[in-house]
Amino acid sequence: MLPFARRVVERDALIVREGEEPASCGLMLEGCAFRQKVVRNGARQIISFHFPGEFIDLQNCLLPVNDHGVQALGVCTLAVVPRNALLGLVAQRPSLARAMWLDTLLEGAIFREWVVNVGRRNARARIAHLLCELAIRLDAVAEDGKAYYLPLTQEHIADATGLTSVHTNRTIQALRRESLISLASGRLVIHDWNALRGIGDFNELYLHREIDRAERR
Amino acid sequence: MLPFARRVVERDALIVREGEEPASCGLMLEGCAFRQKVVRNGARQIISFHFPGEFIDLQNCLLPVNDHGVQALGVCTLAVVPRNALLGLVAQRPSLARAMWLDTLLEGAIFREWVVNVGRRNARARIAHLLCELAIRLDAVAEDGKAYYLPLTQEHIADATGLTSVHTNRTIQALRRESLISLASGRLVIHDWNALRGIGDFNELYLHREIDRAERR
DNA sequence: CGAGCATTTGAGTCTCCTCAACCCGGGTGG
DNA sequence: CCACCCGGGTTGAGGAGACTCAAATGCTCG
Repeated sequence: MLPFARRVVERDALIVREGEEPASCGLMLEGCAFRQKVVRNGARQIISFHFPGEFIDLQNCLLPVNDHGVQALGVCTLAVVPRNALLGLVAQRPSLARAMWLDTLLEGAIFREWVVNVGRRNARARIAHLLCELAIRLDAVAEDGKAYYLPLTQEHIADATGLTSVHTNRTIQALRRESLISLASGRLVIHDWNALRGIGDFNELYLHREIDRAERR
Repeated sequence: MLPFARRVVERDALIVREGEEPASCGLMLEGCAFRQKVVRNGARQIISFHFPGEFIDLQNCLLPVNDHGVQALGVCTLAVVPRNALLGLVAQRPSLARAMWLDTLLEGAIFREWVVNVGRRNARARIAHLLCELAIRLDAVAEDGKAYYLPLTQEHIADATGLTSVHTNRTIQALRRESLISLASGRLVIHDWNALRGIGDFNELYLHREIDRAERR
């Protein structure tokens, strides 16, 4: 009932380009992506990460121009839905409209926490917080010693936390030295969840996992 | 058709408390407010400002718990709508559902820009950017020499930009010294819009004013 | 006219940045 | 099969922007 095209994008491809007019909207099937904005001096800020099952650009349905870009992390597969098809369906089914709204609200909650993270925490806490968030979002359960496959370079982490890659590197080394995490070649292991959570001042309330799980069927 | 109560809140009152369960949702009629989160060491991050005509906590309709607080700036008047009433109406009127979704998307666009602002700009640019955004949102037109009434202290500006109030003070003084702005006792005058815009790396695209104006009837 | 808050100033410090070089592992081509 | 190359990670030294702490000044309101 909802027409969609399967689209495979290659590593590091731009899925949504800043400044262009959107015609469709993508749901991530496999792989990961991130949103970014570039400032005048060329620095990049990563604004969010997206994993399978999430819409990566729901704003494209209602906003006339992309105010930021979306880039693939590794190869990924998308379900691309024409915006008019999605809007038509949303207009007919109130429950779907509500689900879209909710999705956008949940996304907004994460953005708010990111403003706090880059605005009011030091490098160590920012990185710890990011790793905690990703661990929770990747499978909603975080147990000590569990490995998460994260196709991020240290440069991605730096751009997501508002730091330089050099300082990010040194900060990650400190976390490793203290046996809190292992992070290498796309694999993250959190050895001491409670400690990392404490360092990152992490409180998962903003992720609203309960409602998220319940409403997404 | 939509039941609401008029509520006047006093200066600096907490309108929404972090951690509590929301029962209603407020539309700002007069005055201003801001959203905030507090981190463990006690520092505060302001996440957004809200002006008359805007919903200050639309997320309260669908999320089960407040993940942040909302505080009044000066005295303000709200239209308080019970969440069930609003949700009921939204379920019946697709156009309203779409308007709520759009409002949330626009808010998300601002959050994204704020992540960039605190993450990748220096103090001077952060403050200039914030002042540009507020000027545009306050009346959508920015002409040199126009005065805006902004009930913000330097501490509010500091908490919105992720700086300390001391450094904010020195940075504002520099902007004043260069005759770019006047900012005192709740009154902002931008003497050189283009210069301030340049310093703040400000591009109003993310505010999506066209659609905003068009759809809000 | 005093109280209380906001703003301003100074001095010293530290976190994080810049620049530059080097290392390492994996993939590629000769 | 080895040399090379390239992207990512690591290291060092030096500098700068922003922070901390503390005190003084100025404004506004009762």
